[in-house]
Amino acid sequence: MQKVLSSEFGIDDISVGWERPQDSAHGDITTPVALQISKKVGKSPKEIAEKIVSALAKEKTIEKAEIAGPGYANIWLTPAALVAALGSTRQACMAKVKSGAPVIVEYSQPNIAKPLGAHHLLTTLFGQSIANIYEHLGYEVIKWNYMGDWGTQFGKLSIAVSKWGDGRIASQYTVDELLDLYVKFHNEVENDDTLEDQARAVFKKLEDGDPELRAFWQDIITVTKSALSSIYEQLHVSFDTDKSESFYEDKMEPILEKGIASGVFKEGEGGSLIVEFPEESNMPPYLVRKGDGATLYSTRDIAQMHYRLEELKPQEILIVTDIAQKLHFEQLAATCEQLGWDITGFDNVLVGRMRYADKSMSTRKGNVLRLEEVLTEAVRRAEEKIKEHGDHIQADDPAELAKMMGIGAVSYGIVSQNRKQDIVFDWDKMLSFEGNSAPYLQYTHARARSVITKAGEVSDPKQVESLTEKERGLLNTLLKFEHVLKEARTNNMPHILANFLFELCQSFNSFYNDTPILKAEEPTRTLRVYMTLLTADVLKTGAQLLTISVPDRM
RNA sequence: GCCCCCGUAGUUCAAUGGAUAGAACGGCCCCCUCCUAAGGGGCAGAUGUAGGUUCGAUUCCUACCGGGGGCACCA
Repeated sequence: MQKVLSSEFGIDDISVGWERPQDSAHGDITTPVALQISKKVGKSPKEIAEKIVSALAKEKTIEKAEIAGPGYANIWLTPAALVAALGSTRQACMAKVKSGAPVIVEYSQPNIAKPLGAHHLLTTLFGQSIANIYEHLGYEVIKWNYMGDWGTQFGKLSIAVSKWGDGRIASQYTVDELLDLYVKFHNEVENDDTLEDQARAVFKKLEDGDPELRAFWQDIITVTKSALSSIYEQLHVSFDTDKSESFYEDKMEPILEKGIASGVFKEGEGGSLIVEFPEESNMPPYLVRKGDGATLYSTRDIAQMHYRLEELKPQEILIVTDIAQKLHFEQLAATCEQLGWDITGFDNVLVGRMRYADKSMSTRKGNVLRLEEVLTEAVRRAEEKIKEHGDHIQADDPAELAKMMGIGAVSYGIVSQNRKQDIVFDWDKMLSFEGNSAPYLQYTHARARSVITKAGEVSDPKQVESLTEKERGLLNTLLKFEHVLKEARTNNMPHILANFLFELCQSFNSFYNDTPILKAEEPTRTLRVYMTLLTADVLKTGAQLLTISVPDRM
């Protein structure tokens, strides 16, 4: 191909992009290269495509090559070539051996003393999926839950517990009760505007090492962590580390001193410390230390960046956060650059925000929808759905299936969407069990597994003379898998994988619906069973990367 | 006020600058003597407005309109 371009048109500097067309009428693979170089060589796209096609038609793996539309070269491969290519799809189902410098993926970021809300699903599930995909492709991944366990909120909470609590010690409160107290604090601020200042003072005391406050703080952390772990387990979310804000407590001062010395950190209003950016950056100053000398999240993020760069030498640092934090991370990146650090591997992976009808999902206002409640409702609805199906159910354990379907539906609703999109929370949408949904994937997998069980032994595919339209369609879809995984990783976009899995289900179900598999004649039967097995494998692998489990029977 | 993100069928979402803008849900109509009908097939239905760049724009640029977010002592 490259040779044809070079000898015929003297083009050496363009890489030929082969694509898999969306529509099977356009062949197995296609390229618009003739359109792209047309102007450069001064010939019509059709003329160029003509040369390409006639050169390609001689290849023995090519069944047919033709020009279509304004100048596409469309290629149909031979059945033998298509079937032979399935080996790479099979390989893509297996996790590669890990190597290279680590990739840090930071996500979820819950706040201590608050339960997870529905809005945490975005960063938690996208982060986990991205981390899973990296790991599958052979990257050494550090899954990092950076918890908000430091800051003025502890001052607020301490005041709230002593003012409005019922005298219990901190470790005896539930996370929900702590949240109520936190909300109460913010309501009371309207009556007493000194509360905020009091909270800041209490946090300063904690930061200065007050033993009583330290014990209080430790209790709250313990309570919160145990509540979190049950939810993460249900969501198939796990972490390698949860080094949190407090971990950087003693790592900030040296950096601040250095930065002051080098002039990056300057004095701001009221004795605070700020970083300034050039006019053209359009960024406001970045506050790195408060007037009272206490640190902020920005200070800890700077210390964290330093720690990660120095101690872990990662090739990438992906911080998954919602878009409201974009400016903060741009300021952070610019600050690190001013400090002379190399942050080329750093990327703030943005996700949209979740809104709930017209209310804001702010924890401070107390109208947060708790994630636990969402998951419970999801499983309840799945149980109802299973009951509707009555005798048709083949699942060995309906309760287990309900969990898989319910939680899967929630997760799929998130990860199947472009992460940058805002999500408006809606029960019916979130808990969809039909069409483009987790249960559709799960059902398709169970269907494929069922065929395989009945088929007995599955052997390698035999060569066939010709392929039906449905067979060719399914083959081509299966062949996309490897490329889809790479695309999902390079763009940090798990929905690319989700969309592909949905497409595979459609392709398989369409094939299944009017193509006999077990009753087919040899060698066709062997090929069809093999394709069914591969479909099941790809679905299971892909779904798991997206945190979703699939059953063998349902 | 300044800055950032988003506007695609009735609804929720897709579409590395490429072919006739794909799905799902909802609506209407078909398909179980056949490997699971939680499925398959069909019909109707969309790029906010006005310009620009390009052989070609949902995609890139400009303005406007509409929605969301951010802008130093919260994270």
